[in-house]
Amino acid sequence: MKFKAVDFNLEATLDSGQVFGFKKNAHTYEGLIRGERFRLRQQSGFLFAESGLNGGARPLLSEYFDLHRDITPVYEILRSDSRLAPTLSVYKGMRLIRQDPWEALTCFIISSNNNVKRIQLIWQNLFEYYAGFPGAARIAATHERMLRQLGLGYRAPFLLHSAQYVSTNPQCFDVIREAPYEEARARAVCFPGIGPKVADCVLLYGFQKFEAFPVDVWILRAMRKLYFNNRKVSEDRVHDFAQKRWGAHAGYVQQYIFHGAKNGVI
DNA sequence: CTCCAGGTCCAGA
DNA sequence: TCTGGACATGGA
Repeated sequence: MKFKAVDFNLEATLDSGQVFGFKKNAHTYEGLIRGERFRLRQQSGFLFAESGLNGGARPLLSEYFDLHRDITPVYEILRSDSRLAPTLSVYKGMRLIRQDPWEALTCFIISSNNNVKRIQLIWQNLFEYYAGFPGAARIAATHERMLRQLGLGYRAPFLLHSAQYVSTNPQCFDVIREAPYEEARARAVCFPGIGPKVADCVLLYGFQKFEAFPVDVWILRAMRKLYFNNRKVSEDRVHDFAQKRWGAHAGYVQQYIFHGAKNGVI
């Protein structure tokens, strides 16, 4: 099926390091969305989607890619700031993906001190070993050494213990979902292997807390250059700065800065 | 062979 | 509170 995806940029969305389970060849992406396998391609304003679904595909994609959201306020922020404007002209239509919270948590525990290539490799290893992306219960029932064999390295106990916590406290994600951003963040950093940066990724990608502003090395470098005259500043200060400056749109702004910084656009 | 990658944890000042 | 090192792994 195909439909006109208004104000949507598939490539920027899937190439901006939000998800790690998609495979790309040429301009076609193949991956799982809510457990369903999809082949996606965007051409001349149309989104082409092949899947086992028929009529159900469109609402599913709209939900997953956050297409119903009016992001013109984000555009206004980017347009009116000459430091960020280039990201808008290149990535306009980039969306924040609404990921499964547990998958986001898993992937971003794995992401720490790691590179994208290897994060994707580990994602594939997990997917193949468990015949599908493993939920918390599956991970919790695994021995640490198996996670190490799958490439998790020293992060194996982090993921294992987080999985044990989540599967023995099934309500904890609901608590985070209902909590305001600050409280949700405070709860998230209590998970083993989750610090301030990973917490913000999980809250942003898994729980749609759009105030979240993950400060990784790329964001730190870009923010220092753009707003702090290349002065040395802490992650906490940058985080605080972004919160005050962009408020409820900080998460979306972060995605444009991050993708732009990685690709030398800003 | 050494270095580094979407950080986090821990210990010591 | 803030800073420096260790940490598994595989690709460059």
